[in-house]
Amino acid sequence: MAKVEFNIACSLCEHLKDSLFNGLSPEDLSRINNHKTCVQYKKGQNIFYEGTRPTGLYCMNAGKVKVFKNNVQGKEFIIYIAKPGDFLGYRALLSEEFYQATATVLEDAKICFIPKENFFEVLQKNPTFMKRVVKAVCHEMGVMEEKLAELAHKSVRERLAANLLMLKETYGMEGEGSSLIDLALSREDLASIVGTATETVIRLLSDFKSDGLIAFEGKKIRVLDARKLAKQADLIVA
Amino acid sequence: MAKVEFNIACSLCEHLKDSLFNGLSPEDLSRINNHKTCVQYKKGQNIFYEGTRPTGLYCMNAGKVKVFKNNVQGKEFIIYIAKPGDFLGYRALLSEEFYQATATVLEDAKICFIPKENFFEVLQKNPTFMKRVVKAVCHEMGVMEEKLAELAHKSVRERLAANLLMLKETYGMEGEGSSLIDLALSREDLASIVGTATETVIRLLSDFKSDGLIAFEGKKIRVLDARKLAKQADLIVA
DNA sequence: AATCAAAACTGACAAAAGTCATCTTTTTGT
DNA sequence: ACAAAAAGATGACTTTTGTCAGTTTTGATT
Repeated sequence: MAKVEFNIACSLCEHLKDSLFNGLSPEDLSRINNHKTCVQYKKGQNIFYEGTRPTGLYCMNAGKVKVFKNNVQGKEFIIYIAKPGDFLGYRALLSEEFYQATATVLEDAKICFIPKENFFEVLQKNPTFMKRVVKAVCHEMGVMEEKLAELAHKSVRERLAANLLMLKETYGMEGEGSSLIDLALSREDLASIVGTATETVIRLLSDFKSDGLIAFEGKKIRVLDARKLAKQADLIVA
Repeated sequence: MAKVEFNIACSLCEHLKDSLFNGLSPEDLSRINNHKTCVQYKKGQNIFYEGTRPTGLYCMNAGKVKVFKNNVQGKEFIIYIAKPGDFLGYRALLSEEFYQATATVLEDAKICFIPKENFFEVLQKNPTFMKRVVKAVCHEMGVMEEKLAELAHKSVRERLAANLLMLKETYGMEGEGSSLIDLALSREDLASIVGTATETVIRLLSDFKSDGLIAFEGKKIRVLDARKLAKQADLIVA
């Protein structure tokens, strides 16, 4: 599959307002804009690979990307799912290490690449931007601490419920008393998010469905009863 | 227990070389030094609490501190163990959030407190320092990603072995063909690091002891055969 | 429309790990 | 030095979850 280029000015990007680039001066933004390369990726294509050296920053314009690690037996663990407006691969770039994870397209995506020189240039000349990046990174770290504790002490059922709620928060399209998770995840991917076996996810999902907590719509999941799901996740006691 | 103050000039601190403050200009270092308050803590005392607002940065001069989260049932998960030279509580400070974890002294400690105004002042005036902090934070994030994947897909036995090796790397005092983990951890704390029940840790440790991988020395653990431990951790195949 | 492959699902079973109860040893405070 | 409390250890049992083997359904391709 050949890579297809496209181009959208950063200043006109509809996701600028959700991005860390929001608030950048016109000069800084055009410095980013003038050096970026934008590429369309198909589902299944890889953006970067574990073990390789970052050469710049990816910024999502459209689609969904999973960032995951493979263990020795080849099992995936999904660390993060990136959506439009998100940065991709900034951790390894900023820590000056190799990528520790692989990024693969879940839903056809448009992603811009900013060479590290230009990104670092803006970062260094602009303390406000730097501060915003630090704040975002540290917030992300807090999210991961939360996940760690969850993984350590919650059952698979609780974790699945919690992750469905989290996905609802991030990718939910609100309907009447219910919310569709706008993300076509395979059972296998969902298992890789929760940290369990595919079969276990399948069984638990059909439990949740029987109990009227969720419904299936094509490849997507609709959350029917977020409150009961939260109980399953042991997030609320009542 | 009353807090006992002490004072050591940052410039003379034996751990400066291991700290992120290393490389700061004499003016910046004295700005930190002039505003810090240094306190001696006894084992069991708390440095900060989950849910409270950070007012500054803690910098370890002596002792060991565990940073942990409590789950609903009151079970601890230890995120990090801080040693001399380490910063404490920087994540919540930099993300401008409440503390998401509690810090408690494991071994009698001396800890300096730097008010956030002064820390931020130095951070903002000194891009090199800022960059070093960002690099460290992003590196830490990588460590946590590693832990997440480990927690998701490894057995308790593998995780215990991996954590013993990790503790050996950080707190190990090398002897002849063996290494003493210089950290007096209770079985319960070790369980909170690995993310399992205390009884399970006790059983596995005595397995490892029977197999000659480790030995007990008072409250501490000596790693006798790191290679075999690494096999148990599934880190090496052979 | 037929064919193939991948994904989803189901059941049976085994292994891993948690829980609870109890006992022993060590540590701590008076 | 002693009592009380905490930590460590062990056994029995249950629950959870993973694995494996097989079937059904779905989706893509020719």
